[in-house]
Amino acid sequence: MIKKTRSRQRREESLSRDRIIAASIEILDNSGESGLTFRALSERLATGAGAIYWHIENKSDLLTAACDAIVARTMASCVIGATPPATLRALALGMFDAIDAHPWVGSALTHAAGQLPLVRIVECIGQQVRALGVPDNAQWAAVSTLLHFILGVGGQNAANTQFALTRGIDRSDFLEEMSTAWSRLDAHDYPFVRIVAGQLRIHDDRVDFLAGIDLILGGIGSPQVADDGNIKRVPKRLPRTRT
Amino acid sequence: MIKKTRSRQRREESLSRDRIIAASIEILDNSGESGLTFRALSERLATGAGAIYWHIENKSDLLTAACDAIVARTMASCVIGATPPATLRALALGMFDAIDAHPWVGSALTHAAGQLPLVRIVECIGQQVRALGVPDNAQWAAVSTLLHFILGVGGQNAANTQFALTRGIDRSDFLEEMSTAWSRLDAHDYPFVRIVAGQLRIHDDRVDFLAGIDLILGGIGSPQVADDGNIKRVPKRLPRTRT
DNA sequence: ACCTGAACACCGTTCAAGT
DNA sequence: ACCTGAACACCGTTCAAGT
Repeated sequence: MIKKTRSRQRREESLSRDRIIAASIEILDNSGESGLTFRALSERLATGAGAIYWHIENKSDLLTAACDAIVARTMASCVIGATPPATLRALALGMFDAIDAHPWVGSALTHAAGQLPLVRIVECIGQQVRALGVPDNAQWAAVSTLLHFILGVGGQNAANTQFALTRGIDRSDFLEEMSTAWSRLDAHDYPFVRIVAGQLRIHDDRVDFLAGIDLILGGIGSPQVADDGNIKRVPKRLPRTRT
Repeated sequence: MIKKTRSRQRREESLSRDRIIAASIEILDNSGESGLTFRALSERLATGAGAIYWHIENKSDLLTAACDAIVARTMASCVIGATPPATLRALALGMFDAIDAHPWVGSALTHAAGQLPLVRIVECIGQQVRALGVPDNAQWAAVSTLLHFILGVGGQNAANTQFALTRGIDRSDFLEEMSTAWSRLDAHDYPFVRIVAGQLRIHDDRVDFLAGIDLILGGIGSPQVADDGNIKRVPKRLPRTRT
């Protein structure tokens, strides 16, 4: 999918898919998702808006490609843990930090269903889950749980920073506001949220994230317990088919 | 936030926030996210585009409100499990099915940072986690992990159905395509993804989802194990502060 | 107080025309 | 083969004007 022409001329001025993606990443980092428009992009690249369409399919393609560039980097730098659980933690933290640095990646991943960036992450997680010694028929459940948790956190973090950026305030200021809003909720209807609101003010997302990863890793290592306290097996056969 | 005027006149024709939200939900269900425009909405409501702005703040507000209507229903119908784990499963499955029926809810939740729909879910999960007997200082980690996993799955499911809808194909056809695409990947670079591609074809998202929930519930019930096999405690203090 | 609808600024995408 | 840039269809939002 990503084909690099090694023998490419080093003309700094010529347009190319890679240059377009690099410029897109800069814009996305500086101005957020709403900042990336074909007009802004073509201006930065000193070209016409239509020229970009010669190299990329459409905006969705562009976003996925930019996202993939970040994910590829992140995956490459994360395969150096001592043990499988350590590597999985490093991998997860790597994605967390990547989305923290590039919030738009969080939402891009949510819109890149089954595309290359997801495949990269699945592959990396999968290899470690195998190395962990998880039996074949339980591997996908483990991988998919880790993946979706990472994507869930990433999506929320992306939304938080994006929302804060839109309102022109700092991300931590936004979380502060959210915390006070939560603590003002009706005590009868939202007892738990009120309690947790105070903790939110002093918490670190990163620590919570790692705790979640460890929770899941712990679950992967333990047998699953059903309501009645008995060991439970997840049914292999489909209990019902949806359309 | 949602204030209902009990003594509201039963004039079927008059515009109101509730009617706008109901119409929005219909449009979103029928035509997907891209179908909801102020023009389509005002046409269905037989009014001017600007009239809608008298009742709602903007499109983001509208989307969150529509999402909240679905979430509120779902939470209300899910608090009837026998035991805390059973209730948590029912709650999670309820959200899964709600997003399955209304894919746009999945992405709306990702864009409703700290808003009412999220609060509802957090409260419901939180109460059950408390009932589960999880110690105070570990409750948020458990709740946040369950929440983000649910949001992660929801976001991906939403993206899958949305993507399939855009290309005019069935959701299962899309998963089929994805599976074959994955199985054609380079065997050296993507060994795990290739293996798992075959399983993807015959799997049921719903079963995988439940397996993930059970994995997390299992982790909540077990002590966490670090790389070296020792019991690990998640640090309470922030190891580093991010901006 | 509530609604109308034309107008505004902006967007992704296309395409005839250039080199 | 690659680029230009005007044009198109469409969007969310505003606002003077109506009732």
